[in-house]
Amino acid sequence: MNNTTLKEISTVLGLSISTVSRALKNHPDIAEKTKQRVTELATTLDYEPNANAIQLRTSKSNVFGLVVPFISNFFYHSFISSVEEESRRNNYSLMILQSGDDPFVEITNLKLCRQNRISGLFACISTQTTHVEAYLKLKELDIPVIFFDKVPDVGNCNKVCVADEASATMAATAILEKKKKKVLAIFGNNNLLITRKRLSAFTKTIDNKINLLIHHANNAEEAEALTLASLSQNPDTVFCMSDEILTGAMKAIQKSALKVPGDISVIAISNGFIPKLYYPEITYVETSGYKLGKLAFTSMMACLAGSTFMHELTTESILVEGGSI
Amino acid sequence: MNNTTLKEISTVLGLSISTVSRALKNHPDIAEKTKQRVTELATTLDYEPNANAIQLRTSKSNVFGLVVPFISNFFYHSFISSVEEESRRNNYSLMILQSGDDPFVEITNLKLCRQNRISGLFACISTQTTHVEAYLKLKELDIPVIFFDKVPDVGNCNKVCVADEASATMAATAILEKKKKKVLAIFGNNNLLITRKRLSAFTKTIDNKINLLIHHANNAEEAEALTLASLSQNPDTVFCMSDEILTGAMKAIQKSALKVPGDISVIAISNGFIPKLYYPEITYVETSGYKLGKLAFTSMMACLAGSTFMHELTTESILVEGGSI
DNA sequence: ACCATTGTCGCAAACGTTTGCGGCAAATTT
DNA sequence: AAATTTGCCGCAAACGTTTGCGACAATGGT
Repeated sequence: MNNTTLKEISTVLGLSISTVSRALKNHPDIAEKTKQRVTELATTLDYEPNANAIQLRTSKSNVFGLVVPFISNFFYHSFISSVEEESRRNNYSLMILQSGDDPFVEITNLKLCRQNRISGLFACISTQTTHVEAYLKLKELDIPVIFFDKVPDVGNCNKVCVADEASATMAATAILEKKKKKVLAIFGNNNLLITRKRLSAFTKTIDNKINLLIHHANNAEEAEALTLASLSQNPDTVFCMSDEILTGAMKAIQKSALKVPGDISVIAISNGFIPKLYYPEITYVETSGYKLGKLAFTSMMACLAGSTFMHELTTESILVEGGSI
Repeated sequence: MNNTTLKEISTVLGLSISTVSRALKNHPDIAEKTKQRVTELATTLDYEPNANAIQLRTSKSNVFGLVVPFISNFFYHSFISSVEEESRRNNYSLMILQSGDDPFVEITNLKLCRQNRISGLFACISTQTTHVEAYLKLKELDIPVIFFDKVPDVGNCNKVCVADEASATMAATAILEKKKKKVLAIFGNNNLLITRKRLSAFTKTIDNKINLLIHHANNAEEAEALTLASLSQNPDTVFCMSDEILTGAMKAIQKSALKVPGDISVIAISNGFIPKLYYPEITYVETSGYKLGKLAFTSMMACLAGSTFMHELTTESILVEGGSI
């Protein structure tokens, strides 16, 4: 069976297509009785407008694109969930694409977005993205692009980020206040801007006041091995830059049968899900993907409303006490 | 700036629109030289076909819908990720909608799918879905619907599921083989088919051979409280029907400072992510969202290829030893 | 020299909407 | 009674494609 069209409704009712169209949109030109007849038949026939035809006619697609390296990630999860929620509420659909951190796939995904004539794009670039041009092309076409989390290192773009420096500073401050003496600090890949930001703010706050062991890990396994190896130096605290690192570190701590916070303290920067899996819950500085999603969305709506002002926004972070320090 | 169209290319080259269209699709009617000129100009002009116009003309949208209660969920994550991967590989896009377990939103999402004239739908129904009619309407429109995970309790639909009975049986068997004597078994909401399936298979396999404490929990907090309360009865093993329940149970075990598996054994049915967070890693029966996604996709492609045969498929489960039992 | 074939290309309709404009009858004002 | 306004509706073009069909020239075969 085929979908009902305006034409079908119009022929059944002996009206013109335009009258039916206007009746369904409650246009003042149409008589009340006619509107009633039309809407009635439309519902019994289960009429649903063809979004493609509408976009073709109006060149308004009401679809947002969202490109991201991986969907399966604690942080992106909540971000996506948040954006999806807002989109639906504002009558937009979401097209979600993942690149798998492959620049070639990333390009393909952008093509797909363009082919679907998206109204706007939320983008988190892959680790090795050098080709920002494909994104800039969208801007040429007057399609707003909101970069989030991992943003390109060039100016003149809209960016929303979690407060990297502030978060790291907050964690470092908490460590100092607790009078810790020797901290094992594990950071991520140093190629990422996010890592460098957090690292510099963290070390700057610690400021050589206490002993600092700094390491970099690319994934949970590396973080676990690293923690295990460093435990011989008897740090009294472990700081983890991210959730993934935290899972690795905790694995090592459990393996070594150390008590938290008795034997060793733990503090992390996190989205909030992982820290609550342990007992005692891990104290963490929250960088909420959910909040970031909301921020990105309002930023997008501002662009669509005509704001050409480029902005860089950050969400506020808060310290969530869990009892691990 | 506007997007390039076939018409623009055609006027620049002094050709007709149809010739340009055919040239870009490598139609045999068109001379090689012409094809070259066209493709060349198309790339310099960054031509991207308008997907909406194509859908309108061909009534083929190449977009799949995917509706799910929540995106932020261990299991759905990997499922979505898997489907997205396959979709892209086969030149389809994915429209992902979440219902928040709200039947009203669920209906709205289905409307959205219909408006976008999706080629097929992957659906996981919300907990209280009673209105399967909206889904059946899609079938009337010859749009294939593949239900996954939480499937409706009616026949004549395509369903792909993890092997609920087999998984529960496998876990129960493992418990029996380890000569355990007293098992605390925590299941989810009994309204869900998935719960009832797992529960009946589990109890059937245990078959009163050993002591069984059965409880139901709707979320992690309930699971934690429940475990904490039941510990006084000294079970030697905890079985968790799902990841969410596992996180609650583990919280209680850590809180009680019990050693795994020395003081108490743990076994679960899981997607695999959560069990690996602990040390020792939790032994679990794997129900892979990734595999289920692949299965769902092949099922979808079969439908699109014309298969009208309704099927119920299940993925195989495997026991992953972790050292917690 | 003629006819048939082959190689290239354009015409025009169609997909389902939206919307400016104009038409016509009834109602209202002069 | 004539002129104007108002209420209601239809015509037709346009959005960007695809595709059956026909047109025309060049080529080949007799």
